Amino acid sequence: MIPARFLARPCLEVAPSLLGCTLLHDLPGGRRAGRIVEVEAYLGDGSDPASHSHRGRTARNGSMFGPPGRFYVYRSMGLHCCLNVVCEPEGIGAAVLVRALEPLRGIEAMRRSRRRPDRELANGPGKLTAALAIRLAHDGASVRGSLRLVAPRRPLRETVHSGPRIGITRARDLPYRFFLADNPWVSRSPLNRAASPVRRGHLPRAVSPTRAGRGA
DNA sequence: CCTATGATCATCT
DNA sequence: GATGATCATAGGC
Repeated sequence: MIPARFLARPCLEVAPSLLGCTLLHDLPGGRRAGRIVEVEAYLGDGSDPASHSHRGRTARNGSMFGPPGRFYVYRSMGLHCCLNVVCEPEGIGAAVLVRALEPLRGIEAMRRSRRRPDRELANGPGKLTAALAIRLAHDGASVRGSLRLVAPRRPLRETVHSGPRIGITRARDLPYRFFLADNPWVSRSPLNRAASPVRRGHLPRAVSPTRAGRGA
């Protein structure tokens, strides 16, 4: 399991450390589980205008400001649900968006929920919530409930890349998306090319869009 | 391979 | 009334 004190750390440290963790959901019909291969950090210190918490606490984002160790689930574009892991101490609106999973268990059930090729069962934030039957009702739930986070048994062997977050209009220069390099379950995006390796123990630096494009 | 667009609705201006 | 941490589909190269 994931201790709350592990999630109480800075969001930019928590986000890459969630890679390799297992997200599992026990349902009456059986267990569905996947390995986290892609995440995005959304900060709560006022420096991140793309974060839902940036303009203060509202009815929707209340879970972001709650204690670490819970989920923040919201409805995106009127259609889909997206799952976040709340981090940092209570009162700070920070969370990590889970963007893609490698399906591990309950794959037949995921196929019934998604009706797409296996490669597309969970390679997006709205796709993985459908695949694992995650609903808005999970907003504010503990990360140790029927839906829970499990730490990896062994340290990651893969290289972690960081780059621009996907689908946002503000703060496009902040490289707060983290994913496992060359992993086939990561969502497919042209922005993957703009990513670069993150050395263990090093946090990503903000890079202006013009310089990022030239690899300077 | 890539980019463009409609669906759909809670939230915020 | 406009916006948006998305998805599936359609069409161009």
